Amino acid sequence: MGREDDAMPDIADVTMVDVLRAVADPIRLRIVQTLADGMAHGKCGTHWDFGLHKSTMTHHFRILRQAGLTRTVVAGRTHTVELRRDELDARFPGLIDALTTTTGVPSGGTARTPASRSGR
Amino acid sequence: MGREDDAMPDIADVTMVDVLRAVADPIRLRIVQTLADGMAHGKCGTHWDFGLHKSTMTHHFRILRQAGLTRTVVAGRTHTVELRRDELDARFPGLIDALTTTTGVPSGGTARTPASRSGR
DNA sequence: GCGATGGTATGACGGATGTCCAACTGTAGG
DNA sequence: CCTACAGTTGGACATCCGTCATACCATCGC
Repeated sequence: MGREDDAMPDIADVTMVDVLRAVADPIRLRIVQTLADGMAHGKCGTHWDFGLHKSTMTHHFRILRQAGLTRTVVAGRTHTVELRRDELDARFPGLIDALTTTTGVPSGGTARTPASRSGR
Repeated sequence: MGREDDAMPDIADVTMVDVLRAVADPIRLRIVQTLADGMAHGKCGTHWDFGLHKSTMTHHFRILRQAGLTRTVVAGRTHTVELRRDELDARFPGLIDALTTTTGVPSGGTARTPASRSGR
């Protein structure tokens, strides 16, 4: 079954809602924030230790790719992922910046008790 | 009964994922973009003509309020909604700006909806 | 060739989400 | 007082989403 969905979409076909939906998940937001350093990161579970299954990570990476956020490069048996920064910045100015600005997370330190509000 | 969830949350308790999830919907994104003019808008279906039921609009407005994005003011028999711009800008610098920046929508963009509900 | 490793495909499952409908509350007007 | 209007509430329903588990494919090293 030809999986055409698998291909990385043209940035012009990506809507803001597509991007927001992809990023509206704790795991995927973290991935994007990490990827924002501009470097390529492997998909290996070693670097992405979320305590999730391999297949679940594959799922998240696919969502990000289909939403036009990332680009996957296959190098032998290992795959690497990187943000489509330039295209994204051109299409949605300031979005990636806003997403990766850590100012929005005061709980970065131990200032506030994290487990207080039991995320729905 | 007294749904505590109904109250507008303290901006410090709002996470970026909360905001993104609220905004990762075509209807709610449009609402936020419209609200971004800084003025208060009524909840009346007259101005928000999405072809949705009243109760569905109530649902979306509640999501936005619970996510800390909006503030609701009751004036007699009509309710008005406004963006919590200042607080949002302080907590998530550049986010609202990025969300409301229209890139000119090159190809297709929002034209992708044939008015079908199609979505969940 | 063969086993180990990195990643994908497929299917199942519980929970969340968007939508509608009908009934309800409360305010404004005559 | 009684009707019209603005919105909310609660339930029903179909779909979607995140997670896991197992099986599968491709590449590297020997």
